[in-house]
Amino acid sequence: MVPDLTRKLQRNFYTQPVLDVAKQLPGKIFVKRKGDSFYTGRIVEVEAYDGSYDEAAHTFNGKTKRNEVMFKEGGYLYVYFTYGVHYCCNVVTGKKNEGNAVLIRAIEPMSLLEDMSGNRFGTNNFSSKQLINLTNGPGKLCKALEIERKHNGYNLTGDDIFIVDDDYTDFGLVETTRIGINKSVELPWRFYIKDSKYVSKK
DNA sequence: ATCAAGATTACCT
DNA sequence: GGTAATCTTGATA
Repeated sequence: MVPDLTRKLQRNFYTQPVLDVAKQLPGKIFVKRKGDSFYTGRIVEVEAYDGSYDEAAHTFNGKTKRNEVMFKEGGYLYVYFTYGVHYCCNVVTGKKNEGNAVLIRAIEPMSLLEDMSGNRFGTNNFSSKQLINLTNGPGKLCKALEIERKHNGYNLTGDDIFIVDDDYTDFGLVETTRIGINKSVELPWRFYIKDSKYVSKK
């Protein structure tokens, strides 16, 4: 599958307030170039993080070397390493110095599935059970799409990692609390496609 | 210099 | 349901 490059999301999409971006991302297609082809997958689950009053955000206590990308204007990729094992990828949103981002928690794989399987399981063949398990979590999708430290700060209006629209909007969007955090747990800032099999946790 | 915690996952019972 | 894995970062001294 070749993504429609004419529908790549531009700067003015990402510079919107973080919750506006978070609610619009589900249904859009996340793309990472691999040589002459593309890993693609539909975004099915995200979480918003807002450094101004959200204690769970990495930017809540101000700028550090680790989180500086999150203080850029919207439209850059913030990648961090966690638990000594996994990478997680976020879309920076809003204005410069706001420190806001949306964590991409799960996608529905659409192309280069064999390569994703190779990255995840060490073999290009995968069972139907493994298909569901390919990219249904923030660490898993980074592994599947080869997103790592060097991608921190990537410009999402460039040619290597970006998001395209394809007018997929016919679904229910669930709004609920976030997963895997201990602070600001009450904020209903997790959004996912109701009937998707590829959501990390219902 | 030391240390605790972490926006997770895989594997165990 | 419980927990080990594994290492970077940021805070404190």
